[in-house]
Amino acid sequence: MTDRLSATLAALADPTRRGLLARLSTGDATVGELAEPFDMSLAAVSKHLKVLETAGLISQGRQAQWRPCHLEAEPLQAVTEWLEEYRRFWDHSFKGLNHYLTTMQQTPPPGVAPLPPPLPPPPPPPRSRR
Amino acid sequence: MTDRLSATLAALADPTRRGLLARLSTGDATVGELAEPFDMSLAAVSKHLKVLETAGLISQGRQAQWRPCHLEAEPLQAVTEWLEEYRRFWDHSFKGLNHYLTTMQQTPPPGVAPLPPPLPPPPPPPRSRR
DNA sequence: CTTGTATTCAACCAATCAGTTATCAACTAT
DNA sequence: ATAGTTGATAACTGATTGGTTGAATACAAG
Repeated sequence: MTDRLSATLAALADPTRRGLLARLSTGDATVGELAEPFDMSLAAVSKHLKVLETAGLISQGRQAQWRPCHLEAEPLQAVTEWLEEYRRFWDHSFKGLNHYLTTMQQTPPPGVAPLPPPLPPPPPPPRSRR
Repeated sequence: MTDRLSATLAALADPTRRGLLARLSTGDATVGELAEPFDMSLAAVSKHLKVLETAGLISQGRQAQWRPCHLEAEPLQAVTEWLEEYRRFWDHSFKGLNHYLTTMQQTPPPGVAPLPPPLPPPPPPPRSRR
């Protein structure tokens, strides 16, 4: 899970952490404030925040013994951009529809593949054996 | 991780699985075809595919001994919709900007929070002690 | 300097994950 | 029936995760 996108998605794949982000979307907050609605120890929330910070989804400042957290949306934008490559699969009124219909033929779409470079001409599920 | 959105995001938080989706975005493929570019056992890929299927991101058909996989984009759309709530944090030309500036004051934005209902009036990081 | 408050760190634990190999199941072809 | 091929399943393993408690750190106020 070394890449940035994976780190972001993994960080988001937890309801507690998404809850923290939701709270932060209303404004900065301290760790204690963030932890208050959750039924878990403060240390647990602190660890969740660290995950979010390592993913670049939040930043933490300093103000005496408080560490106000701030939402950083850039990784979310990256996720959105990645998803955009798949938009055509559900959005029939996709703005670039014509463009993709005429060009997507040779562009093997999204590029988040880790090592699938030598994609052989995908023969449709074979029909007869041998 | 019981909720659907978490399952989707967790499934996406792996480069191998995103690679599989990327391949499937070019058209349906069998398990063997999907596994070919990856440097891991077929069983491992099969397990990744099961994760994707449980997340609703793919479906698997039947054709003799082959199980052609098909991309199902609906969960991706759900992720996009969730992300849309945060768009205003990076997109300054957000179309609904005015709307949100005048209404977002009382709407505590995104709703993926798991249990943060009784959000107390977040006092800004306190200044003096006691 | 001591106390109180906010937060992190360390050690631990159970559960889950990502991979392996080996076996099983389904199907085709001979 | 037998053999070959595609794929899933089972059992195992080491690493990671999400939580705990308890000690440590950082700071402000007396």
